[in-house]
Order: sequence, then C-alpha cells, then structure tokens
Amino acid sequence: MSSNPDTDEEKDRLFVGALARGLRVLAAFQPGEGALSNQVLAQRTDLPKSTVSRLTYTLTKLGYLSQDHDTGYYRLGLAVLALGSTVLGSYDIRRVASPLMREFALDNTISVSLGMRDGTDIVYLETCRSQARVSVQLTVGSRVPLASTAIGRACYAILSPAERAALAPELAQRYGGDWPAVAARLQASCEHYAQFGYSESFGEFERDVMAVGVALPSPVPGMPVVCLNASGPAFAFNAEAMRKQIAPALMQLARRIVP
Amino acid sequence: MSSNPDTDEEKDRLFVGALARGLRVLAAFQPGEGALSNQVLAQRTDLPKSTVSRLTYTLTKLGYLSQDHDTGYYRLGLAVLALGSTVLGSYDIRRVASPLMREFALDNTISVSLGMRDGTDIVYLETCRSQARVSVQLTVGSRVPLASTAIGRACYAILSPAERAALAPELAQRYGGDWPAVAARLQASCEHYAQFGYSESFGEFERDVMAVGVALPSPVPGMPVVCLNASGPAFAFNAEAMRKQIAPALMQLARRIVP
DNA sequence: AACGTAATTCCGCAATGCGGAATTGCTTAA
DNA sequence: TTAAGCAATTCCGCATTGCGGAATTACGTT
Repeated sequence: MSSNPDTDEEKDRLFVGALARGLRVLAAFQPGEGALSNQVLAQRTDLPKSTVSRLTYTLTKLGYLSQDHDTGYYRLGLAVLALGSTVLGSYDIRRVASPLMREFALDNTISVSLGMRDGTDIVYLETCRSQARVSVQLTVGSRVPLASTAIGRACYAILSPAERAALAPELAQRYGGDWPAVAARLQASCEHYAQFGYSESFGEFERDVMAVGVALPSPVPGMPVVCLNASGPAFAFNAEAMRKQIAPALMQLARRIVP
Repeated sequence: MSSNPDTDEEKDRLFVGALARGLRVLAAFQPGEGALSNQVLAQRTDLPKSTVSRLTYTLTKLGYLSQDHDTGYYRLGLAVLALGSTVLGSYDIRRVASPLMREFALDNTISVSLGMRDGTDIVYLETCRSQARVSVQLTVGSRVPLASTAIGRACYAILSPAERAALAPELAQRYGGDWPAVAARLQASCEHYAQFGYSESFGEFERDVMAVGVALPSPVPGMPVVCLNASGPAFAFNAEAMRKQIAPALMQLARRIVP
C-alpha cells in the first residue's frame, strides 16, 4: 500500500507515511511557479490521483494550500508562509545581523547574505541586496552549493576534520567524476581561509560575480555554523577591490555581529 | 482513536488525520522561539507523547524539524524555510513591488509593506523598513488585524458588498461586544477611502505609529486583493505629513507597481 | 448530444497509526 | 555508588484510517 520511494522507510514502523505524502505534495511546488492542477501534483509526487485528492483536500482545509475558485488549481497557502517566517524568527542571529547587513550593503554598494550549511548546500537566512544589478537574485530560503560559492567555502573551512570526512561521501555523490577537481579547489580554499581569514569565489558560481565569504566566530553551541557572503558584479569589483576592501570589511561585519 | 478537535473533521472520511497531526506539530512553534522539547510539543498539540515522538521522528527524517544533538530539543528545519520562500516566490507581484518599495522606504524614511487578506487578518508578503525605529518589527509572514490597521482597512474598502457580508460573522466573532464600534470605524474608513483613495490608522493599531494604506489596482483575477501600507513613528510624521505627503506618494507607488 | 479528460468520490481491504503500557536513558540527590 | 524521578522512546494489540483502483461526476470542446 505504501508508495514511499525509500524501502528502509517502508519497513520503518515509526515513520508516518501519510504525513510524508502530504509534505511531498507541498514540496511539489517550485519557486516562481503559480498554481498547479491535481494532475500535475499527481505526476510530480508519483502518487495516485485519489491519494492526491484526499491530501489536497486536507491541506486546503488547514490553510496550507489554497484553491483557485475559477480554475480549481492549487497554490501554497499562507499557513506555509507563517511556518517559514517562524523558522526565520527562531534564528536569533538574524535580529542582530539584519540591520548591520543592510548598513554594510548600503555603505559598500554590494549584496551581503547570511547562510547556514545544510548537507552540501548553503541555505540563505538573510540577504540584503545592493542597488547594482546582479544576475542571481537569491532570496531567503535559496540554496547554493557549498563547493563553488564563497559562503560555502567559508563554511567548509571551519568544519572539523571529522565533519569534513562525514561530508565527503555526499560531495562525492554530488560531483561524481568532477569530485577530485572540486576537492582540490576546496582544499586550496581551506588553506586560503586559514591564511587570510576569508574565502573567495570569483566568477565560479555565477559568471561575472565576485564573492568573498567569512564564517561568524564562536557559533552558538548545538547550532550549525553560520557564514556571511558579500558579492557584486565583476564590472564594479575587481579581484583587488574584493581582497583589499570588501574582505576586511566583511570580517569586521562578522565581528560586529558576534562580538 | 482520532484526536482532532473538530468533530466534523472526525467524521470526514476524506480528511487525512495523520497529516493534520503532523502539521499541528510544526504549527506549535511560535515566532521568536528556539528549540522545543517533546513534552512541550505534546502539551501544545494536545497529542499523546508517543504520537508526538512518531511525528517528530518523521518530520526530522524529512528535514522539516531538526533535533539538537545536546538537548534533544527540536526546532523547525530548513525544509520549512524552503516551502515558505516558495510561497513568496509564487506571488509575481513581489518581484515588481520589492525594488520600488525599497526605493520608497529610502526616499520617504518610512516603512512600507505589502500584504494580502486572509480571513480577518492581513498577512505581510513583503516589508521594507526605514531606518527610524518603530515599536513593531513586522516581518514577512506576520499577521495584523484587518479592522485596526491602515492596510487592513484598505483591503476592506475594496471588498464587494457580498464579500463584506461574508466576512461580517468572522469579524463579529473576533470582536464580540466591541464589534458595533469596530464596524462603525470600518464603515467610516470605507467612506474615507471612497473619498480620498487611501485609508488611515493613526495610533490605533500600534501606539505612536502613523499609517496609511492603499489597495493595488486591478488585482490579478482569482487572487485575493493585495494592499500597501506605509507607517512611521508619530514623532516623525504628524497627521498632516501622512495626508499631504505620504498618502499621495503611496498611491503613486501603487500605480507604479500595477500600471 | 456525444466525447474526452480531469477531478472527485466510492468502497473493500489491510496496513498503518494510534495511545497506553513498558522500557530506556539521563540527571539529580542521598 | 545507588536510588529516585522524569522525559523520551519503543512496544504492541487493536481497529480506524488511508490506500488505490474503479466508478462517477463535472466541465469543456466538437
């Protein structure tokens, strides 16, 4: 009867399959999309139509989905937004960091972001954009790869050897044949971080975007590490400007956020 | 066996109780809180401890909760944040509105917010804060009452008579004995809106905070109405400044967002 | 009116999720 | 070191719940 893809979970008597299926429906919605039909939801979740109908009915009653009166299509409901903002509100560091980040973005005409590691990704907890236009408009909740971004490399640089060892299989799976080259660049970035106190990603994650990253000192016990990223367009910031001006300012911002 | 509080739902064969219970666990977390124990979750959700254990186990496996290694306490996971930001990303209007709102906040040294009606509340979809300190630090996902806020009154002002009639029982239930007085103020606000094109809330929702609200024209078909709010401290903005300077500028902003 | 398709509802079935009891794990006090 | 207290987890018998395929309904198009 079960349709979980993970056979370990199929045999896991503690796992609540109906809850998992319901969340799978919510997760079927992608950023930037509008409303989805039952059929699309069934396709994306690989669930039977009657199962999807029951789940969408329940989620709509609870406010996690809303149904368009005209088309019958579904979109994520405001109850989901409430949960999302509750997550953000649970990170104390954002209250301290946000005003300082806005000031930094203004003073330096650069975008600055705060993020946290989640597996081989970094998830943005806060982002303050400069007025300059850059290609990637990353927002809170966005995920970027750890291996090719300045913020990700800063996070990786302050992992313990045990944590890096635990992460290696996930990275290897993600990068496949490219992993040796990626690993070499990560190692070089660690050395750079150890020597200079910040990491770099110049045009590697996003073409023509220059970025530096810094880890916040003394993370809260029991919490994953949190890092800062400053990024701007290559036409406005050359490598020297990033190294001589932005990187020191970002390290100073980190010290102001966590004195 | 069911522990749903709504007896209609208990008898509703289409309703998926396990999903509802799982979401109830997620909704137990409040903004500004950190991690919660199993016991607190059981208390807040009114579910047996073994039920909560099973649900938190499932939610943790799926990334919707994360468990602190030291204390065993739970906090909302980053998968919830992803859903929250997907909600925001599904509102096209935010992409257009956000840059214009930031510019407005800067130019006028005032906070500006975009919100949508959800029952008798307004939910914030975007907020751009001025540098001036105000008491209420509302963020995306925040709910404010429709009846006592400028943005709420603007939303109410453009509801059809049928929509207002449908909303009246919910408002009556919310305000109880105060409802007649609240209804009178809402009615007066509608008349003000009809005459001037904006609504006011001077020190009514939050002491010493002056606010005006405007509905965006021609809402997207099938979408709830979206409104703007501009608010600042009374020491910086008296009634005349709000009426002569801010309200016209906000109406102009609305026209720039939806030409 | 007929057809096609999406969506919902039905219904028989048994797996799943329930909750109280039992057990485990941890901290604190004696 | 031992005992007690409490939170949290796991067990387990039970039957409700949720499943998915079939049937039905709803709607748009021809």
